[in-house]
Amino acid sequence: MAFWLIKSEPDAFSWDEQVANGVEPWTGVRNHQAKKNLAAMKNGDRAFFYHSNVQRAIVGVVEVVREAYPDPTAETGQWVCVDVKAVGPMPQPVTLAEIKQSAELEDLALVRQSRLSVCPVSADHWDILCRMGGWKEPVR
DNA sequence: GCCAACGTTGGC
DNA sequence: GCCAACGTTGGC
Repeated sequence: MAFWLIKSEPDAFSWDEQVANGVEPWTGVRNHQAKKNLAAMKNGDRAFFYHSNVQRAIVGVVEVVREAYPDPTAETGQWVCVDVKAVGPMPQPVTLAEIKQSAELEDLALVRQSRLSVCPVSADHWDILCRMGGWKEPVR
């Protein structure tokens, strides 16, 4: 199982909406590197749900429930999306400021490449971030 | 609101 | 194919 981090501006699509909807197609990615990451996702993979811009924190965990398929919001069909399901909220949201303070997390893709909206997270980093957020369920 | 990073576009 | 101009994202 692989781990990821997906970003959303809460003004556009928030964690609350994700929870309310349950399963949600993750559409609108228009960046080739992010697309590559989406295409690599497998059913059962988990991802942090990150609020960019106004909050800048990991606020929840989602699970991939449908692997990459053509993004219906892209006319040309050259982009892909996946479906993700809300698993649960971070008991304590992990802020970008905290992440940046941790030497262990300095090479996290989120930090290194701030503009990438779908980033991979290593299993080690996943564990560290879960611990920081008080996530109780061991996923591996 | 500003600025840095980075992707895209278009002239040559 | 190079590179300057410009637009967008996202942190501060």
